[in-house]
Amino acid sequence: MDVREETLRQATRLFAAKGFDGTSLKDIADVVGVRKPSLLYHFSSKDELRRSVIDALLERWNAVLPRLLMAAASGEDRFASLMRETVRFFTQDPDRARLLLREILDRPDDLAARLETHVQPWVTVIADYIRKGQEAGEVHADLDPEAYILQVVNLVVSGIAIGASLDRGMLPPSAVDEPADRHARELIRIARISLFTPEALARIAGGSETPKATSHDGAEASRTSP
Amino acid sequence: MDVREETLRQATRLFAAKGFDGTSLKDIADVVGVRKPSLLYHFSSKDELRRSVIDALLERWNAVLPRLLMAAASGEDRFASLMRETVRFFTQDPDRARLLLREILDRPDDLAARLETHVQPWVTVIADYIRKGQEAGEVHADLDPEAYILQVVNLVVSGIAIGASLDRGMLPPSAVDEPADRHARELIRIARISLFTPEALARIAGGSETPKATSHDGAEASRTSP
DNA sequence: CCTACCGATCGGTAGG
DNA sequence: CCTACCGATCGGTAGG
Repeated sequence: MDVREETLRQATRLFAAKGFDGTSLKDIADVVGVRKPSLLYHFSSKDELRRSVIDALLERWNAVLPRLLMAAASGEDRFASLMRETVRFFTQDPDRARLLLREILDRPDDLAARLETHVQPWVTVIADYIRKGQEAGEVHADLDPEAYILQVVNLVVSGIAIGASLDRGMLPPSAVDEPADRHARELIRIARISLFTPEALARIAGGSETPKATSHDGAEASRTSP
Repeated sequence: MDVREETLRQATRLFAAKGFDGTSLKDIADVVGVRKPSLLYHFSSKDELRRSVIDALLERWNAVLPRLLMAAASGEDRFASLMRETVRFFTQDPDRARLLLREILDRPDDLAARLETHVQPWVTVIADYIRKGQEAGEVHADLDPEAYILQVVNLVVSGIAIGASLDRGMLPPSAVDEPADRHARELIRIARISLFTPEALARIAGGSETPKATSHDGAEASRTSP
C-alpha cells in the first residue's frame, strides 16, 4: 500500500465530496491510516497536495483525449465517440467532475491557467472540424463553434457533478427511477441535435431506426480533415 | 444601514466567492463593520446564517418565476421569455448561480429538499406544456421532457456560475472578447433547437431574418394550454 | 451591539 | 513514518 498513492486517492474523494476547505489533513490521514505529519512528508503542504490531486486528474484526461480523437479519425462516428467517451470519463468517476467544478469555483484563475495548457489545443482542433462541417452544410450555420464546445463541456461536467442530486429536488418522484441513463441520453440528444443540421441527421439514419447501419453515422462534421 | 440585511448581502457575496467553509464569521463581520458576536445576535449560528442566505435566494426566485409563466401566457413567446428571464435572473447576479452550485455540491440532500418545495411544481407544469408540444408535432418526439428541463436549468445555472472563468482556459485568446453575450446566445440557441422540431422553427420565422415579425415566435410548444 | 474569553481544531514544525 | 508540540484561528458564550 503506497501511502503517497493512497493519499492522492483519498484526498481526491474527500476534496470532491466536502471541498478543500471542508477537508482537514487529519480527515485524510485518518482514512489513509497514518498520522497527519506523515502526509506532510509526502506533500510539503496541504496546498501542494491539492495541486497534486488536480495534476493527477488532468494527466488522466490528457492521456485519454488524444487517443479518442485518433480513434475517431477512422471509420467511426467522431461526434458520437467523442461524446460517449467524454461522458464515460466523468461518469466512471464523478469525483472528477465534482473536483473540477469546485476548483473552478474556488480558484478560477489557477484552473484556467492549467486548462490553457491541457485542453485549449484540443478545443481549437475540434472547433476547426466544426467549421468544416458548417462549410459542408452539415452543421448549423449559426452555431458558434467555441461557445458550443464550452457549453457542451459545461453540460457534461456539471451535469455529472450534480447528477442525481438535482433529480430528487426538481423532478416528480415518478421520474426518478433510472435517472443516470435518462440524463446521459437526453444530454447526448441535445448536444447532437444542436450540432448537426436536419439534413445531415436525415442523411445519417433516415430517422432513428438504424443509427448504426451506416459507417459514417454522424461523422459528417469532421470527416473532411485529419 | 440595517445590519441584518447587510449581513445577508455580504454573506451571500462571500459564500458565493469562497464557499461556506472558506468564509469565517470574522470575514463577514469585518465587511459589515461590526464585531463577530454581533452577527450571532442576528443569526444564532453560522449555519442559520447560511440557511437564511439560501432562503432569501429561493424566495426571490419564487417571486419571479410565477410572474414569468403568467406573462408568457399572453401573446408573447413562452419559451423565449422563459429562457430570457431565467438567464437574466442569474446574469443579473452571478452569485446566485455560484451559491446554488456550491450548495448542491456541499449539501445535496438539503438543497434537493428545498427545491422539492420551490421548483418541482413548476417543472411539472413546464413538462406538461412540452408534452402538448410533442403531440402537436412542434417539439421533438424523442425529447425527454423532465430530463430536458433539468439539463437546460443545469446549462444556465452552471454556465453562468463558472462564466468567463472557463473562457480563459479553454478558448483561444482571440475568442475571448465579449464572451458573456456569445455564450448566452449559444446557450439559448442550443436550448431552442433541441426543443422545437425543424418544421415548427420554420413555421415561426422562415429562417432567422424576421424572428420578431410574428406574434407567436417560438411559442408553439406551450400555446395550447393555460 | 460591545469586550473578554472559551475549548476545539487548524496547518505546520522539531526532532527523532 | 512517529510523538510532541506550536501559534493562529475557528464558532460560539458570558455578561453587560
